[in-house]
Amino acid sequence: MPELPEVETTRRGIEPYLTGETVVDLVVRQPKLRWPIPDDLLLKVKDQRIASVERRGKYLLLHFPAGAVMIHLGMSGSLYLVAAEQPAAYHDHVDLVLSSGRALRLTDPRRFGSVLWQDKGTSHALLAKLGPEPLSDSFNAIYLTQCCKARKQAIKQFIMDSHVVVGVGNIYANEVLFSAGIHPKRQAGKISVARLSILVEEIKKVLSRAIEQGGTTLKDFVGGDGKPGYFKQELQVYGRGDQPCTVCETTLKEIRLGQRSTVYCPECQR
DNA sequence: AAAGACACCTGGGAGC
DNA sequence: TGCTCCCAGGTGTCTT
Repeated sequence: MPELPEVETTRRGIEPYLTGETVVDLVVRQPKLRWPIPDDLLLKVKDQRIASVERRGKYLLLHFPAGAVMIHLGMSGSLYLVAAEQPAAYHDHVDLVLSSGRALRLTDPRRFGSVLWQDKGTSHALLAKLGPEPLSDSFNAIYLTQCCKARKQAIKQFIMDSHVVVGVGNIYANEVLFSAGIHPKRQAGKISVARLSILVEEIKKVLSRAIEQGGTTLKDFVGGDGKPGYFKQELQVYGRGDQPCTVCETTLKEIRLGQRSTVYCPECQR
């Protein structure tokens, strides 16, 4: 489920329970995720102290003195903290057991997630080519215009490309294009600077608002049902094909773009 | 170089 | 009930 706001919400939820803790064990029940979990990961983290928990794009980075554990939640992954002795359910693939007696548990039915290692001072191939963070100043109208130049790809697929900007998944791509009044199929290179500027602002606005809401509805990452407190974003278009536009009441259109469900208002988006 | 198809997985819901 | 088919919040890699 995770798009960037969910990943950031997860980061904020787990960070207080991880920072400063020492790893006492790593239990891997299913090593076959998107990429195999490295055989030597236990050796890397055992008895090591977690210095900080950061996020880069949709990757969570648990920083250790010698490097970082990189966790990606894929399509269906989630993380939560449990008592280390709590029995694992079917899709609970990995436990990072902490000196506190708790474990950071990864559950991921579809196994598109990943748990990898990046040595200190190196840049993992999966992180090296990522575009800027959407909420940073380096993601701006000038940058996006430069990227879009002469590109014929549909703008929706373009902003979902993590080499252009990280963190814009299918739901938010739909929502953000609606807010910006841009048709999802419009060629990236044929959009005016003024409209790209609006798009940049909408991306920042929608994502930061979603993160805020995630923060306010944040539940227990400890115990309970283990479900992170995913926010309830009121969606304008995603999942609303054939329903009326919230602005003009025109029937929203649903198409497929790059094998992904795409919903837009034919009246509001040009 | 850029764009599109395909790949990796499981589960849930629709339709028969 | 049970089967088949399609869909799902990601994204790297292969093919044109």
